[in-house]
Amino acid sequence: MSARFTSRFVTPGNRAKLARQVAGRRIETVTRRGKFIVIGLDSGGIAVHLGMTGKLLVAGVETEHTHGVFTLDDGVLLYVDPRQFGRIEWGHTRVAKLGPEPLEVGLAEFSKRLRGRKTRVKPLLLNQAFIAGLGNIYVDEMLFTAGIHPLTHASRLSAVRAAKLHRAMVETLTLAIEHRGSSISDYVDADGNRGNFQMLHRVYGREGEPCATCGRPIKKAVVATRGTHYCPVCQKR
DNA sequence: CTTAATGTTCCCCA
DNA sequence: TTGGGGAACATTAA
Repeated sequence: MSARFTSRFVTPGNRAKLARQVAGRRIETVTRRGKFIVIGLDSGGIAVHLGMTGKLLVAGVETEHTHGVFTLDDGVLLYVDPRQFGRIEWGHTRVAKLGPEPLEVGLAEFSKRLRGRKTRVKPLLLNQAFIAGLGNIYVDEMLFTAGIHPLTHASRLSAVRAAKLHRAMVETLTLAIEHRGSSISDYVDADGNRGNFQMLHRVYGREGEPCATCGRPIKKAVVATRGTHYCPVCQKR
């Protein structure tokens, strides 16, 4: 890969360096780990995090929110990110610090990782070093499925409830992937198609609507600076 | 005009 | 050392 950058925002302070580092290198692998797109080069590699509104587009048309341009042998790869919460960084340092993949970690390992964690279950699930890749929508949905209140202390979950949470995590993500993700405002897949899972959300974005299980209104609160949706009747502390 | 948004990091405090 | 809370980042849409 030969690369050129017109980026005004990549990782703060290192974009000239990054352009130098990728110049002339060949892309050998493209994989995913947690929320990162991991690109392996013939020497070294880069990690891309799309934040909330980021996109990587092959041969797209440059828009006002194009913050990075990789010149490839046969086209361009654009990094577009209106809110600029995303990052492109040299190396896989942050990727190495991620917790296990939610669809790979077994119940035994999951339960073991929960043990001794004093924080509340919602922020713990959002912690990428605990489990990689879980975001706000899916954490709210899986806690509802498991019947666990978002403010429950992780260390106080019984073995049975930990197993429920593990099962809910796998079920929620598997179903969401089947429905190609949740398109609430910005999300589209690599082909530009919106997902449908938002239609199956049972708590996220449904404040005041009746709970699918008990009919009482879904509540919304702020937990760890994130909007948190839950059923106060079905989800127990 | 104000608020909140699919995310993460940093700082201050207990 | 761990964790909670809030601010910050930048833009858009309701």
